[in-house]
This record gives sequence, structure tokens and C-alpha cells, in this order.
Amino acid sequence: MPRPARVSPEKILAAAAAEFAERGYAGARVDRIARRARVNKAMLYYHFASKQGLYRTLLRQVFGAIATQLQAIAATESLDPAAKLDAAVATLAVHIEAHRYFPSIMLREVADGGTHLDAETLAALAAVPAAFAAILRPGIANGAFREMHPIAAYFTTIAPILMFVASGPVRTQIVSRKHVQLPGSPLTTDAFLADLTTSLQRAFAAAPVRQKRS
Amino acid sequence: MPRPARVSPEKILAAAAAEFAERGYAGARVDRIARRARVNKAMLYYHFASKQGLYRTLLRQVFGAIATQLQAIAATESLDPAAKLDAAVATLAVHIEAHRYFPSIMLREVADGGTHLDAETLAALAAVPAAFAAILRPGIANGAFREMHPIAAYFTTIAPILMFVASGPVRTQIVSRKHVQLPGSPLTTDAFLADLTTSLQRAFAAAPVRQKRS
DNA sequence: GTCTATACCCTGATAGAC
DNA sequence: GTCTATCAGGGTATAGAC
Repeated sequence: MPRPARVSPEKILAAAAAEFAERGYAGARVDRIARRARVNKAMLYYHFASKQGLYRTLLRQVFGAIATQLQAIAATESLDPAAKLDAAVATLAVHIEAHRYFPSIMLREVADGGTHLDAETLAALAAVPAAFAAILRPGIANGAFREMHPIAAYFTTIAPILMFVASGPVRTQIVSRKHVQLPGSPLTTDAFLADLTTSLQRAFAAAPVRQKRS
Repeated sequence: MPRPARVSPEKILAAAAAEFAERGYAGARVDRIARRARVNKAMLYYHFASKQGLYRTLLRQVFGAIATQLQAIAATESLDPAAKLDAAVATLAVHIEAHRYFPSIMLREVADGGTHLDAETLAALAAVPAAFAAILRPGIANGAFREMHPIAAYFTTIAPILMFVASGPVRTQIVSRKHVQLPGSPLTTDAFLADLTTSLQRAFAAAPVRQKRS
């Protein structure tokens, strides 16, 4: 039988995601999370032991979700290496579109050095580069991609996506000021991703036998 | 005549850089900054009006310093486009090595959406991509690089550098746990930068006339 | 310019009724 | 499970002596 719909924990997690993404762990306020979730603060502490406990639970979920999606791509045997790389970027993009808080949380956790995380949450975080490495591995093995370190490829791929999306608000603020400019015309996320995809395919492709220009 | 050596403000700024990098704006403690700088907290408020004022002054300096270095590369006429790109990456790397706090602060400010910044500080931040765009411009103009949006190229270049370096602590924490792994062997910053340089040269180079493999 | 002491607010967390 | 009331600790900032 379907367990009684405990809507509170899910609503709290959703509110926490938004709050932690906007303010970071230290800047987040438990009061604000409770208000956003429309639950009483005592209720929040009833479901989650503490601010830290809530944070860890949230991050385990966030990292787990994205790792699972990347693992699915790695396991799809019908895709050739280049298609898998494109699929990884596209999947990241779709996931971010549906979960706007993801980039900021990832960036903040990197900057925080994993201070607020326990072993289990760190493991969930580590699953993300592991899944990405699994996506690239066949391509490197069969010579479609050049020899490269999986961690290097990982950061070369996801860092631009995360930072571009997360920087949306700053870029908006900069452009909205008089006398301050950003080079080039406004750049949409789709256009950015298209450009990045081109860059990554060229960056990772096995070196052409001869490629000379004078 | 040389103005009396006011060592305090510089020491405070240095301490603030470390504290804000490690904890972020919200997580930073004025007490701790004062203690790190070995000055009294009242002294800190004497030189800087507030925590926010200190933060803005620091960031203006941080962003200004890196923008200046990139502008110098852009202005060096003896370098060809590919060399300028390599020089930009190398300069970023050297600057980060000398100022370890830089990547975390940049990441955090992106995630924070520029909330704590005033117009002047935002302008200093905007000068960084502007300088980078100036580095690439001649290469795009003369056909050495492919057509690409300067902002796309900017994030494709600096995001990996910033995130790789800033993620040092998390990666260390992950690896230090039993039962949690990161793919590949340990990756040094130098090896990462070498790989990234290769990736970027290929990513930005004008499309070779023909590059086919079957 | 430098320091001590302190005001005052905010925040995470809990007690205890219902 | 849900809510009100409240506390203890720690945070920014300043007053005022030297």
C-alpha cells in the first residue's frame, strides 16, 4: 500500500536547494528555508536533525541524481564516443534547466573544500567524475579520443557549463549597469552550449595525422 | 617624501583574502580576519568601514590585478594568436600560484550573483573577460582561430583552471577516504594545465581544411 | 592610531502544549 | 505531527579611554 504522502520533507528539500544555491551553506537561513517550504521551523527540525543534516541529505540527492544520469549514458552501447560526449553535455544542460540550483551548489561546494560533507556525501560527489570517466573511457580505448587524464577531461567539460550557467545573475547585473560592458553580443545558454560542444569535440578528438597551416 | 609605511591595511587585506576565500562572504568572520592580520578588530573598522567595505576593496584589487596582467598580454604585439592563448593560461596559472585565494573567490562571487558588489567592483570584474576577449580578437580576425563568441571562449578557458585549482581540497578529501576513489592517477596542476592547453589550442584553432578518420 | 568593553541583533536549536 | 515561545551563543559594529 502507498505510504501516506509525506509532502513536507520533499518541499523542505526543494526549498533548501533554492536557499543553499542562492546563499551558500553559511549564508542560508533555516528560518528562510522553512518559510519557503511553508512549514514551521520546528517541523523542519523534526524531519531533519540539523541545518547540516539537511544540507548533507540534499547534496547526496543532488549529486546522486546527476551521477545516475551520466551512468546511463556510459551504459548506452549504441552511442559512439563522440555521440556519448555530446549526450553528456546535453544531459547536463537538461538537468540544469530542470534544477537551476545545481551549478551554484556545485561551485560552492568546490570552493568550500567539502568542509560540510561527510564520507557518504563525498562519495556521492565523487560518483560524478567517475561516471564521466566511464563515458570517455571507450573513446580513449578505441582511439577516437586522444590520450588524456579523465579528471582533466572532466573539468574541461563541466567547469565551463557550470560557471556559464551559474554566472547568469552576475552577467545580468554587469550588463544592466551603465558604463560597464561585456564583450560580444548577449550569449544564450543554447548558443554557448553549441560552441562548447564544438570545442570539446575538437579538443578530445584523436590528433589528425597531419594538420598544418602556415 | 615616502608616506609612512602603513602596514596594517595591506596585512588586513591579505588576511581578508584568505578568510573570504576559505569561507565566503557570509562564512567569513571579522574577528578571524583581525586575528589573522594580528590587528585589533577596532583597527580593522578604523581602516575599512565595514565587512562589506573590506570585501569590496579586496575584490576590486583582486580583479584589477588579474585584468591588468591579461591586458599586458593582449598588448604584446610580438606574440602570435596561439602564443597569446598559451600566455594567457600560463599567466593565470602563475598568478594563481602566487595568490591561492583567487580561484575560490572568483567561484564564490559567481555563485553569489554579485550580490555584495557595487558598480565599481562589478566593473573591475567585467574587466577580466574584456581583457581575455582582447587577447583572442586578433586571432579570430586573422583567421588563426575559428569564429567564436568571446564570452564562450572566456568560460571555456578560465572555468576549468579555476575549478581544477579550487577543487584541490575536495579532491584531497575524497582521495583520503577509504572506499572512495577518483578516476585515473593523481593529477598535478602542471599536468592538468598542459592538457588544458592542448585542448584549447585544438578547440579554438580554425577548422583544418580536411580532417577525416574512419 | 590603538585597544577594551560592550550594545544589540540575529540565528540555530529546543521545550513543551496540543 | 504541528505550532508557539524562547534561549543561549555568536556576530557586526561602536563608544570611549589612552
